Amino acid sequence: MREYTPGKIEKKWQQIWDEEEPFKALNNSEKEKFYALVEFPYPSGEGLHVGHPRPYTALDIVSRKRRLQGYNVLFPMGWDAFGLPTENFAIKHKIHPATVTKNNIKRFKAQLKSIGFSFDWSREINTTDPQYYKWTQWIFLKLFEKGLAYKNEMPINWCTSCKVGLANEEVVQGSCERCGSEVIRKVKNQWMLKITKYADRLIEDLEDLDYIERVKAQQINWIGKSVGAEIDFQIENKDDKLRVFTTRPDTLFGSSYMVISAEHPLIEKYRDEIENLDDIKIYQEEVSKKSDFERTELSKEKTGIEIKGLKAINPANKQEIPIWISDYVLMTYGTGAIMSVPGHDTRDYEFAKKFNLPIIEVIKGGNIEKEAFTDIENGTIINSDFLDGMDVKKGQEYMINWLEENGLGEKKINFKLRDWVFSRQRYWGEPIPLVHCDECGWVPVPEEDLPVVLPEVENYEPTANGESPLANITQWVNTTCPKCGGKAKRETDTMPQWAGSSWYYLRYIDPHNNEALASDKALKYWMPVDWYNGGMEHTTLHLLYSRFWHKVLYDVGVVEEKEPYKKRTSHGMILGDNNEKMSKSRGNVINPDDIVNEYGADTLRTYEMFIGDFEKSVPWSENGVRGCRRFLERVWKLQEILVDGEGYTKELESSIHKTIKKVSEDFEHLKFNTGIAALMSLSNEFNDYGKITKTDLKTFIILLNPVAPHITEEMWENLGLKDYLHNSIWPEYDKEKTLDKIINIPVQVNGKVRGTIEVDVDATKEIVIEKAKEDENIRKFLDGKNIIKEIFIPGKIFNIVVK
RNA sequence: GCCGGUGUGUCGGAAUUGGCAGACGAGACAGACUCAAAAUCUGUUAUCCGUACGGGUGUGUGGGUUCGAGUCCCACCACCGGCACCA
Repeated sequence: MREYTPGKIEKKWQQIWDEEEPFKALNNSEKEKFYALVEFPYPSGEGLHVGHPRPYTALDIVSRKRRLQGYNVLFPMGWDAFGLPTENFAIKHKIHPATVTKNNIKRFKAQLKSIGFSFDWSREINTTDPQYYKWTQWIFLKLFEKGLAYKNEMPINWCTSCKVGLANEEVVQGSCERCGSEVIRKVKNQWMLKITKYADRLIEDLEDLDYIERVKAQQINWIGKSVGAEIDFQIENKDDKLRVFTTRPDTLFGSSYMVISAEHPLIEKYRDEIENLDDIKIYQEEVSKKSDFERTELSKEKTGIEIKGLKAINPANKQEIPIWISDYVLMTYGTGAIMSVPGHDTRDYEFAKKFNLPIIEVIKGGNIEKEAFTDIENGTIINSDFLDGMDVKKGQEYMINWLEENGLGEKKINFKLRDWVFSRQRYWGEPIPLVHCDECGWVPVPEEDLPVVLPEVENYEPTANGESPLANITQWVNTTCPKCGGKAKRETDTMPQWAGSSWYYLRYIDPHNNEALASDKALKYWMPVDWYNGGMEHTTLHLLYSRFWHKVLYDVGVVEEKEPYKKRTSHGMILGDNNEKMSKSRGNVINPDDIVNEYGADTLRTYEMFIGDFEKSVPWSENGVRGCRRFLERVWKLQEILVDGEGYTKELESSIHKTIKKVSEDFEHLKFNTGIAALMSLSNEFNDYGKITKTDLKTFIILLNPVAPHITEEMWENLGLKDYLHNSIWPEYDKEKTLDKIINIPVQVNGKVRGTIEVDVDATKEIVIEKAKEDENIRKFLDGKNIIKEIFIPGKIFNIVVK
């Protein structure tokens, strides 16, 4: 038998797969479909990282297994290629971003192919292809038609380094998610998408989905629904009312002052009545100088100032209360004003203590001398007239009713989620397909004129004044209004990186369709995605955005399913061997090419799946890689102990069936590590036994094939079997045969194992007792004691309780 | 502070969901082969007492339920991730 040479074998099979395309998914098939999806990469200049193959291998295993089980599997790949790094690279090296993208894709593709993924390459997509972004623009027009895209002058997050506006989701701790530079507030006229309109549905529809818990929790958290009431406080001697949002209407009687945000319009409106306007101006100035980051960071001490000359009336008890300004009240949430209940809110308590404001106890149960009592489960309402004696929940309902009946307020639900800032002042993105006409306003480019192709430019540099580089190309900008035919200008902002990836799973279904983003028939057959695996970092970005777009497409009637992804799982990160995140600066980056060259793709795949719990991050270990290579070498050597003739080995029958069961189940439940461990154990058993039949070896290599497709395909060929392994059938296990006939039952005395006895699997209690008492060591613990109880769990354990 | 998760040998990690804790792999140690090394093969490897048969202890900490707890309940500690003056 010749040596195991992955270098040769792997190239050979990759070439066969390239030529014969066995992993092509069919759009007209009688078979049951299975749509497996992994996040398509951003083709960066750095090439593939060892982190990429982890999720790809996982779903490749599932896909390969499902094909062997007779499914029509769609497992596609593509490129999320618009975005800043490419543009920056292009600027620096004076190469067109399209060229940079093309080169990077070429490299990525070669790397992915060298690992032997069973992607259907005939469906490869690229978000920067005009034939692709034609449909991204088409979807934008739908959003626009439905009033879900609007242009608004508003303060946005501005990255000082990228010179681009960012969505809230792209700001991490006051810094740019991408480059880490400071993010400041800048007022700009921006295209916005009304994701907030879908907030409720984005939470509610999570319920029926098979998403891992932490994904659901993070999305719910991010959307931040809170149920409460809006209440009007009359401003004394004025017509105006000051409206607040509260989640605790039950504590209204305890509200002893109000706080409004420093940007609240009330201040400007009543400037002439305010006695201390100068001091307030100074305070406002201080607040505006702080970045959002500082505002939250410097949260230790509360600051604020009372508005002298204005008072409000608490609508419950008609008390006159003061109005304060403080930066802990945000203009961007609720109504920008709160009723302060220091007795039962921690922040209000701090504020009241600092400025010596009255603290009224309205819920009994805590000690408000010491701290705010915020428990909503335990506590009884007091000092609140008609609410007295109720618990918090009942008080809330009662109060909302009372407010509504008296026209003082109403039930209200608020969300933390903000609308999606959708404009980017950059070149390398999808042009927003709108035209501005002085007569007609914003006019959509007619569908038949799509795509609006990104023009060639000399210079991609972002402009200092924050305008898109496209604005300088006058011949592109100046156009005619599709509506009135008059002079008009194109929108020069482009879409954010997240646009193309918000619907890509739909394009894979019918990637070459020119009439629609995908045909109805194909959509009906393939949707929804059965299993989508991706990074946790996309939970509140891509995953949320694409669910939103899908719901819009559902409302428009393009898709029939409310949700795009039936199941969502997430992989852990691969860390450097020093247990730190892999990065160039730490010098602990592993290049998958090196592993493929030195050990082979099958080893890389086996290792990445065997390395540990798929959902947890785990350090890289070169020794672990070697261990997996050793395993594959041993598998290869099984060919040396192959015996002639058909038939299986009776002695190992139960092990084989147990392994089929274990592997089949584990590969479906992200437990690749234990599935592979089971295969290792079985191969050890064959080795110990010293012989393997053709039938058994065939079963074994089919089970291993999804993990290590090249070596198993080669061994299949060596066995002289017909056709290819990838056209064979996944083995089924016989439940009867997974059960052992003779088993070892541990015998405990007072819960401690004192011996094991060998009995038939269906042995009765009596037989077990008798056998147990024959055991010398067990008897030692029984002698001179009274047996109080005997617990016998058939097939599991026998426990004798003595005294 | 809130939400989610995780704590098991030297390391990565197993444990049919309440039934022999440490599968599988790595590492280490010993042996075989070799002039030698690597590779390969064999054995040992939670810990303590014991030559051994065997026994004690042991799954972050403290308590509880149970014939029996890594697994269930209560309280706490540590770490990781997300959100955070969100009213």
